[in-house]
Amino acid sequence: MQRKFQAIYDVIAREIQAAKMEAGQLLPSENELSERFETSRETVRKALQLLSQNGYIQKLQGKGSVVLEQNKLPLPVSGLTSFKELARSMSQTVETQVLALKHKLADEYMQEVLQCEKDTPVWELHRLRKLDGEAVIYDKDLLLAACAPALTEAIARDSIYDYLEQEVGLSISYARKEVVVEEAEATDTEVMDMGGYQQLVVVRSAVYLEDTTLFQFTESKHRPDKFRFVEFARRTK
Amino acid sequence: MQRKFQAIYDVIAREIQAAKMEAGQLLPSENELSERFETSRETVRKALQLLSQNGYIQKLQGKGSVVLEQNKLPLPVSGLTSFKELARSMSQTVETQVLALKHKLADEYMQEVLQCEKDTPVWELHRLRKLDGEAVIYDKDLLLAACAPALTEAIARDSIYDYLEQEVGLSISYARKEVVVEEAEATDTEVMDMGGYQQLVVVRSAVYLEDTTLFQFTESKHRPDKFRFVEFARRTK
DNA sequence: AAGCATAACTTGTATATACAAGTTATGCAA
DNA sequence: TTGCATAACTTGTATATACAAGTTATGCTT
Repeated sequence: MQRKFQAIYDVIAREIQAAKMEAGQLLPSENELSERFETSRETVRKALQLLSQNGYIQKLQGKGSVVLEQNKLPLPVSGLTSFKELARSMSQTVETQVLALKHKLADEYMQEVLQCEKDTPVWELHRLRKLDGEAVIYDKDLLLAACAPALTEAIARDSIYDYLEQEVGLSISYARKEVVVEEAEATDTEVMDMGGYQQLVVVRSAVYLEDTTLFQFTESKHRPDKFRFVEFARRTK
Repeated sequence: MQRKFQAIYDVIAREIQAAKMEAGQLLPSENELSERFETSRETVRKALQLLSQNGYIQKLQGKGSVVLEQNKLPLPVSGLTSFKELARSMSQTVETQVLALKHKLADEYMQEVLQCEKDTPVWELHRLRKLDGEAVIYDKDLLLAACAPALTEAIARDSIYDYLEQEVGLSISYARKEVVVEEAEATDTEVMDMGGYQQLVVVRSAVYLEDTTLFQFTESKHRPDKFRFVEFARRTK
């Protein structure tokens, strides 16, 4: 048996997104749902917990599960959404330009950020993201070559995550991110359309696989006026 | 019985933070833990799930739960951490100056951001945050007065959340946040030490109670060089 | 010695039961 | 009519059991 609670989550999440369930309404009770999906109450509860975590519902003891209003502008930098998904909901025309894709051996900087041995084979990937013709995002990736043997420019232009998860069979699991504002460097201003700005929003992230190996380090620089980060956060008591 | 799994979570989280458990090590198995804490395996699993969500451990089917490396610099804007907690780990000297605390009736702008009726009583609160003597954060809060009857300057200087949760008995539950970079306005440059910057990082957040009522809207403006946002994010498949 | 099946672990999922705790509507009593 | 106890719902927590699925070490077979 594989993930009945996941299937229930998908069904209800889809219904909420399709606005079949209006915001403010109560979901059917856990007992009713367990009958409808022909499963136990605990399995339904697992699905509801996921929905709650992702901001679809709010559970109220004694009352039920309230459907929350969905963000009109779902701009997800949160979670681990990739640029491909991000771009889709953001802009009219999107273009990715691969500036560099090189196989290298880890120098000191790469060693540190990827926490690997010296001379470990890595991919160095530089990409320029154009929204509506303007080069406003500059991504620099470092990836463990061992995890991504046959990386090509075509893949880098499309989606690395799709390739890794579907072709290579890797499971990306979690990431640590940092968002800061920094002065633009000469190399940035050479390739980006700066639009008069001197600073850039820099998102640095370390991405880990299921087995906790750090396999990717990304530095993503955004022109300030094109940067937006939205988040749904639950209070941890 | 109240939250045995929470107690187990607290114990293990504390152990990891105190570095009694080293990063990379395996936790005792779920069966061992359930014996140690004299409880069932399911209860242990709930505690481990929380630990996993919050970035303390990574679960590996067939192997066990690996302790993850804790962030050396745990700068939490993520979640719903309040400024008071944030400041503690960030800077040497921290000072909050209350610029304004007024009881008002909702105008059109307040109506919209708080999603309330016209003329609903609200608190308008302006605070200036000084780190090491520099005024680098400017917070503007709007709160439903019905939820915070006796707000005072002293409370605003200390912690509103402590007051609301401990005195009034409210339960803050979740929030939607947005982070963008905007041009500083005249009112900003008047009160803040801009340090030559023209832009500000603006964090807007809508905070909700357990019963899903929106009760607070905050606009927090940060001088770019003093802003940092870190996050632990799990991939949702 | 090398390779492979297997046993003995680990976590993941699904089920059933019991009771606690919070909400709401019912209906009786004053 | 008003007020209050209560019954009938809701979700929250804890327990026990069973089996699936992944990992690792053991030991036998070749």
